[in-house]
Amino acid sequence: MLMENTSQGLGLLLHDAARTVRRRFEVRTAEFGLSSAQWRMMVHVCKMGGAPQSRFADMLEVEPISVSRLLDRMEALGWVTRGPDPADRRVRMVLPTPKALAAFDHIKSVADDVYAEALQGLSLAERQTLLTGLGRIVVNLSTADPVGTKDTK
Amino acid sequence: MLMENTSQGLGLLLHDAARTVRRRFEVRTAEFGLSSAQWRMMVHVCKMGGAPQSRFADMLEVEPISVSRLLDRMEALGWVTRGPDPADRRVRMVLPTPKALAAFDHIKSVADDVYAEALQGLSLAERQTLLTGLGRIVVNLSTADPVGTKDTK
DNA sequence: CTTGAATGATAGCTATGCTTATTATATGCG
DNA sequence: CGCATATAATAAGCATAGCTATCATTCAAG
Repeated sequence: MLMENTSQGLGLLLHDAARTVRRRFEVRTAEFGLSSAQWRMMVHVCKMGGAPQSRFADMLEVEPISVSRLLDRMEALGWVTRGPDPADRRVRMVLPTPKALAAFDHIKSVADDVYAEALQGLSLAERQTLLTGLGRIVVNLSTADPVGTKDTK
Repeated sequence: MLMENTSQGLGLLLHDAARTVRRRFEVRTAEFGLSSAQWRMMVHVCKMGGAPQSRFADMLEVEPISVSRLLDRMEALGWVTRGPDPADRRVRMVLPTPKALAAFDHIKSVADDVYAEALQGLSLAERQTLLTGLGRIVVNLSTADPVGTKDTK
């Protein structure tokens, strides 16, 4: 059972770690009916007041269509509203609802709690290395661009 | 743009890091038409010869239905075959195809390549800390079980 | 102004994975 | 044996997210 999982391991470990954190967060915030994807979106919507959906697609680094459908569900659940932009009729401005603003701090504290729990037993230095290492992975694979994922801009 | 992303950060970073690694892997193995989920499955199928689907669900820690549909697609693509188990007619034994066995080493080397690329610029010690830290996160959130996810066994 | 490219949003289809339910088979207890 | 339970696989339906295509609007060039 001790295969050299140092190579199968990185992808698997990232996958598993992301999944367990996501699951725990969703269990702990079940009272709000918020998924972790919705929470990621809500963080940005609350911090930015009103912005077009395309802005959130840029920030979350997901496709516009994913934002569109995520916001469909969040609008149905009363977390955001979408209205017209008087200056550009293509745009639908996204705004947090009072319900979202009221719940924000509480949910954020739960998120902090989950992260603290996830990192239990790791020293300050280890946490630092872990977080910067994860950031490094994203940078390494976002900028290099060896095959596909063209980012020609 | 420098918000205190040390708390929003862990979930976001894990999510982004897992996604960028998955994307890069899929770009690099596009010639095989393998997704990273299919690759995870193929690793286990090739290492275990033949086994019932439920075995893979346990090992990959996903639900049996997810295995069922993943194998549907992999069977259609010619990566695995499913046959009856003479000893238990409920079981469908999963076997790798010659195509899967032939491609395995090549794909594994691509995976190793992607992981090496992802970890560029990190020292040996940092890589070690990163990998064990990820494992620690999984353990912390899998065993504690404060609300929900009952594992009463 | 008019044409054509870029941009914002969305629809359809697919992949993955979860929850809950259903079907078929196996197995244990009385 | 016969029924309750457990197990293997699948189904239905949802959430997330990607690709490609489409529509409307804006903007830039001529």
